[in-house]
Amino acid sequence: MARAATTSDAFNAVAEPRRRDILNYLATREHSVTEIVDAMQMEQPSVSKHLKVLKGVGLVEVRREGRQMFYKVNAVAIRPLHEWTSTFERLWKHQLLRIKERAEANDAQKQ
Amino acid sequence: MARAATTSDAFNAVAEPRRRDILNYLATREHSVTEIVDAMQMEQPSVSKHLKVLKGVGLVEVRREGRQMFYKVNAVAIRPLHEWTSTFERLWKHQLLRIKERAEANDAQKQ
DNA sequence: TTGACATATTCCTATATGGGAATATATTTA
DNA sequence: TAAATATATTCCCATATAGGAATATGTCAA
Repeated sequence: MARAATTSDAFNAVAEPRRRDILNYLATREHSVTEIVDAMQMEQPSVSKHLKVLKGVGLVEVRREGRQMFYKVNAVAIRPLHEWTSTFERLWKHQLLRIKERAEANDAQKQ
Repeated sequence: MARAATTSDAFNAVAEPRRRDILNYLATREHSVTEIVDAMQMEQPSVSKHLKVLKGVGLVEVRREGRQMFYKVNAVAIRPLHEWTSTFERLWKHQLLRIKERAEANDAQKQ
């Protein structure tokens, strides 16, 4: 078996940095493909392909207006990633607290 | 160019479902490879390979004890994913609020 | 030292990728 | 209808998988 398809879920889709760039760009408001191409400095076919993947997992939605296609983020599709990472939030907070405590203990000793 | 390496960053590493399974399993406490193999019902070489990827991006840490290797989650490495997804939190909350409002307006009309 | 146990690595292969280049499709305008 | 604009698709290819099978490495115990 090879790697899971990029279109298999949101996790795989956002693994590609350029697709995260696109999602970041679309976070403020919808944009046409040409606008994305200009902003991302990517080839138009690449952008279209990335958008297809994002659309495949429901991370973006499209609207046609004449010959333009306007893409916007479908934020709820990002929620599963957020929820999964949240599982570990308690752990890293605890981890960071201990790092801080250790640093302070170090400082106190130097006084 | 092909897809970015699984070891290129945490995003790519956690795209694989089995690796998320392993991280979930390690969330409570550290475990030996054999324990992971038993719990995940995967072949030992597969587990070792997945652990290597996770270690490569700093998502797990290892400790040797005799012939056993104990792996544990390094939660702070998951933080970047959490932070990135948080960027969109405001958006999906807004989105869900509007869905709720629409549902309530619908209910009111039915009364 | 030898065998047993725990884990890691190597080799193999089918598969999907992302980018580049070229082209196709859809829509508007002249 | 033809040209122009906007976007999508196809073809090609180097590359990196994930799993299976076999084997190597490391550590302990007898």
